[in-house]
Amino acid sequence: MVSRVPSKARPQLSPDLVVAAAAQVLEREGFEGLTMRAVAAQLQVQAPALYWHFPNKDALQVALYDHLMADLVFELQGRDWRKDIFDMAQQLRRHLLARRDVALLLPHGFFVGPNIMGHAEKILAILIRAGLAPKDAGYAMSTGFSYVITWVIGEADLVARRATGHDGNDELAQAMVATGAYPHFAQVIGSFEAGGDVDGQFAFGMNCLIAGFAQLIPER
Amino acid sequence: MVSRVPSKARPQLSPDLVVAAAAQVLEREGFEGLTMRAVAAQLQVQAPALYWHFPNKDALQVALYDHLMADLVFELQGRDWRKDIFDMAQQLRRHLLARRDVALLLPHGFFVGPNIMGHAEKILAILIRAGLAPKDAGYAMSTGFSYVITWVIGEADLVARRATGHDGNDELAQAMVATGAYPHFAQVIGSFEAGGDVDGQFAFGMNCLIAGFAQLIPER
DNA sequence: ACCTGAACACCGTTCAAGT
DNA sequence: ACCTGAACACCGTTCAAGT
Repeated sequence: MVSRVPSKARPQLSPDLVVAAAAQVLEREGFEGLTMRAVAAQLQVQAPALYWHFPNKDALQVALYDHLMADLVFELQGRDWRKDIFDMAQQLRRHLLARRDVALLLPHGFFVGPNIMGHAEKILAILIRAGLAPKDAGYAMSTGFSYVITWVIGEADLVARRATGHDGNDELAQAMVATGAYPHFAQVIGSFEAGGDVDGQFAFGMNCLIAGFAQLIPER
Repeated sequence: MVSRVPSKARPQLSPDLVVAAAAQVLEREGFEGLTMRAVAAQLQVQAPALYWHFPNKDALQVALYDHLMADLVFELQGRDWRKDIFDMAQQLRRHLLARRDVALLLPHGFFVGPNIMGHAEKILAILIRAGLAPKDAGYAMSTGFSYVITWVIGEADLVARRATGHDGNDELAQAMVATGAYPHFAQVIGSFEAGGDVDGQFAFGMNCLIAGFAQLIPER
C-alpha cells in the first residue's frame, strides 16, 4: 500500500504557489524563458496542471506582476509633493530594474491587483492632497506610470545591448549621420558622445511630467 | 520546354516585397497573425525563403515599422514650437491608430530607419530652434516618442476591450473599490463615470511634457 | 543566387482519462 | 477536486538539396 500522506509530499498546488514558481523562472530564465512548461517543471508538475489554477498564461502574468510589486514600499519625505512623486517614480524604477524583465510582463496598459492598488492609492492621495482634481490625478498617475514602465523597458534593453557588445543600431545610426542629410540628428548624437547620463535622462522626463502636473493645480 | 520567362511570373522576392506583404498581413490578421509563414503565404512562397532577405523576424518587424511610417507627413503651422510639437504628437498618434497594431511592432526602445530618421530630424530641428540644447532636445524627443507609442498601445487596447464588451479588469476594480479600502481610487473612478475623455487625456500628458520641455530653454 | 522540403525544437491550450 | 498523458495546431529557424 502506498502511504496516503507521502513524507516527501509536495504541497498541493495553489495560485500562490504557481505564481511563486513563475517568479523563480522569470528571474532565472528571463521573459523569453517564462513558459507554462517551465513553470510546471519548477513545480514538478505537468503543464496542463496550471490550467486548473489559471485560465491562461496572460492571467498568470498579471498575477505575477502584482506579486512582484508586493515588496515595494515607498519611502517618502512628505514635505513637497513634487519630491514625493519623483521619489516614488525613482523607487518604482529601481524596483523594476532590480527584478529581471518585470516590466515586460505588461504588454497592455494599466490593470488591477491588490498590491498595485495599494500603490495607486498612495500616489493618488498625494496628488489630490497637492490640489489636483480627482480626474486630473487619475490622468497624472497613469501617465507617470506609463512613463516609468516604458523607461525601464528601454533602460533594461540598453544595458542588455551594452553587455552583448556593439549595438547594430548604433552602426546604422552612424551610417545615416554620415550621409550628412540629418544635421540636427548628428548634432544630438554628438552631444551624447560622453556616454549619456541615464539617471539624468530619466529625471528629465519625470520632471517634465511633474512640471505639467503642477500646472493643473487651480490658483487659490 | 518551360519558358524561361513565365507570363504569370511573380516578381522575384526582395526585402521591399517582403515588407509590403508583411504590411498586408498585419493589417488583415493583426499582430498575432503576423507570422513568417503567413507573410510567406502572402507571397506564395515557403517560409524559409524569407530568411534569404531578412536574418530573422525581428529585423523584418523593424523594417515593417519604418515602412509604415513612410506616408506620415507632419503638417505644421510653424508659428509656436509648442503647438508644432503637440501637432506632431497628435498626427503621429492618429497615424499609428489608423494602422492596425503598428505600435506593437516596437517592443524595445527607439531605433533607426530611413523614414524614422526624417521625422526625428524634423522634430529635433524644431526643439533646437526653440532654444533647447542638443542633448536636451534628444532627451525630449525620445521621451515624447515613448509617450505617444505607449499611449497608442493603451488606447488601441481600450477600444478593443470596449468592442469585445465588458472588461474583466473593470469588474475587478469595482470589487476592490467596494471594499472601501481605497477611498482616493474610488474618488478617481467616480470622476470618470462620464466615460472619460480619451483625446483630453492624451493632450493632458503631452502638454505636461511640453511644459517640461519649455523649462529647459535657458533664459536670455 | 535564390528558393523548396523536410525537419528540429519548441510553444499555448484542450481534453479524456486517471486518482 | 485536482492532476496526468497524449495530442492538436501552431511557432521561428536551420539546412541539405534543388534549380
